[in-house]
Amino acid sequence: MILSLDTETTGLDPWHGSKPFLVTVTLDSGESIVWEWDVDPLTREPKVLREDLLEIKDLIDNCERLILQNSTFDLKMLKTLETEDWSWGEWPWYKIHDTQFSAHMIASCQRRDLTTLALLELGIDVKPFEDAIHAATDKARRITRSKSFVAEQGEWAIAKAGREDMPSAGEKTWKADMWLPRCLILTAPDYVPDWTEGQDPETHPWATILHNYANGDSECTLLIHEKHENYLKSRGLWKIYVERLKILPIVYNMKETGVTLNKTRRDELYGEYAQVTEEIRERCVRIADNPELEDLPVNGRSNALNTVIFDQFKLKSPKTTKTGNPSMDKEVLAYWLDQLEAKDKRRYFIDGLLNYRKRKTAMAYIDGYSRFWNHIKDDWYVLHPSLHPTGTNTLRWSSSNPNEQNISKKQGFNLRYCFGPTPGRCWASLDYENVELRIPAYESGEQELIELFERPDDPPYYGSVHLLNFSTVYPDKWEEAVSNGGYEGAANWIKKNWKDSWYQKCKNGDFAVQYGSVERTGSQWSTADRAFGRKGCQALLKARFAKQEALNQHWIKTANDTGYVSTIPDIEIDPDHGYPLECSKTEWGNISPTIPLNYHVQGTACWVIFRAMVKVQEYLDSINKNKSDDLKWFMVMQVHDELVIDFPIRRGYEIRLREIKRIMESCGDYIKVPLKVGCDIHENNWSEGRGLE
DNA sequence: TTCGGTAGCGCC
DNA sequence: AAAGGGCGCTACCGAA
Repeated sequence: MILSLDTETTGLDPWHGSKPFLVTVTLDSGESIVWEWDVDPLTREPKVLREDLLEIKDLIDNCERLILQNSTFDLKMLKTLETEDWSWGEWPWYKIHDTQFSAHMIASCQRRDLTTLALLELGIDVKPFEDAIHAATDKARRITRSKSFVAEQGEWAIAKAGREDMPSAGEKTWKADMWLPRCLILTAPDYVPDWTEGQDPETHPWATILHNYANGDSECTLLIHEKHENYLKSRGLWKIYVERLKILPIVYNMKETGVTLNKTRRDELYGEYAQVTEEIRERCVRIADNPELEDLPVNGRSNALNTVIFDQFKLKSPKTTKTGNPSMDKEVLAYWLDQLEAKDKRRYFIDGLLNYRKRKTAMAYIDGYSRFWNHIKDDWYVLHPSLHPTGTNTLRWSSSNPNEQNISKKQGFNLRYCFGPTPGRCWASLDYENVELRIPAYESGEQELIELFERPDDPPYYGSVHLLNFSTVYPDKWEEAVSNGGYEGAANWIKKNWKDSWYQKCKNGDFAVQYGSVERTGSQWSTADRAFGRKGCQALLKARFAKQEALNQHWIKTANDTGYVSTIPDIEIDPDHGYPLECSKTEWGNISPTIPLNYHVQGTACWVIFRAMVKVQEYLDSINKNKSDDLKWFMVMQVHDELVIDFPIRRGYEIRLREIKRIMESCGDYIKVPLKVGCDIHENNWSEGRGLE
């Protein structure tokens, strides 16, 4: 028996009280079942019946295959229904399938929500149902908020931003209240406009509106899965899909374990930023002396700020925003700082704005952390960010509520200081060094780069791609450095004398190239050349690394012919196929030449870390066997090319870290690219560490 | 009140 | 035609 399952929930925050109030399954026999539980409007608690759970568990236990859409979400939601004396048991990962994973393999740029998939794969348009529920829910929400209703029924626990039990509430808040129409018609039918006196509330459309719609969700999931399976098998991609599913239990457990942070350190940073920003705000408002500007916008723009900067200060932006408006981002502010006289009051204002924004951004992030955290003990808290392995066009994951992938490590704003191991434990972060540079270098056989990676201790570049590029794009500067510092000392001389000037420019240019800057001819500057601070730099790089450029052209051609690129095939999984990545299109319908190599490399790098995570988890499982939680090793974060491990401090832990490092490096073998992994140990917090010897 | 667009900024 | 890849979050603004 094949089974698909879907839930409707009272929110997106299973760690803060959101629970399923409706479960629907569809069997491959065609039969569908819906269980809907009434929700207490004062507490948002669904009144779940044990006998229903037993029925659902029985189906899950006895099916051969369990199909879900975004499986780790639904499974975690079901898990919240466990009680002290009842549990689902271990989830049967070996039989779980996920339509988001198959959808990503088929068309990684397409939306993967159920509505889109149903329309695309089945031609079923569920939008009208959704709209009907949206309308009913909104109406019901409005009714329960009305003064007369509150006076009679009390304040119902409607979803809204600011509620502690639903920190993610905001934009699509109504979705968390889909239980409401039924609840309202059953509890207080006389408030529902089209209900007539004496009518059985169960016969009103609101009583069954969700029931009817939810039913379709599990039906669609089952049919979509069938279609996807046929498609992937016909393309010879099934093996890769099945391999990818191995990440599901890992994602589930990472979300469950979460990331720990310390309130004292959080308060320390926040207090400091709050004080400084207040001082800056007062000063800037005073300098501007414009009745329109009463406050500084946190980021982005306000009309008042536009007036002050452009009309009053008469500043001209050297750069435009995406839509062609004059830009006012940090680069532009830095440019104005450079242009204006030291004593110009406008300069004080710009300087203030720059510093204000940095701190306000940090404060906004910190606010998010404390909104989502759960208390552990003392001043320790834990976050459970939502992780989405299919959240991007490539194989990168996305992370949200809150995002754990953009935690600042900037000097002076290092929010990683808040994060770290709880007492008695330790963190290690292991990252693939230069992985997105190594992949194209080895794949294309770019000898000079390969030698650089193979002999990281040799002069004159000492393994640094930036320095090798430096010698290419600024030959004159390089010569100057060699004549001053010698062949062996040029690298140090550059870092000592040009750290913030030419060396920094070179690094900026390198990243622009790595992220796909396109060489320009004529009077145009390429993005990379602008970053390098000189015209023609990118052309010099291209000439020196011709094989990589050939690789670039190969993937551009492939993308233009097929719409896809693929990752380097994994010789252990399928030597004939890589993971297919659909290339995004511009608004004119073509594939920008910046895309293909980027997707290929980014995707391959993430394929490697995915393989590594599976292997590392197997190793951790062997360590953790029969251990209590406080003695276990956990994988707690993945930041694209970096893994963070949270483990107990016990003698000899370095040996295990070295083994994890070895496992991660060994995954380069599958794509025939030798990889190096660095390991930092964080005994106190994520911002301070020492290298593993 | 809600919602989408815009801008800006953090990470790799 | 024109090209710096991939994300998520917050604030601001103006239209529905």
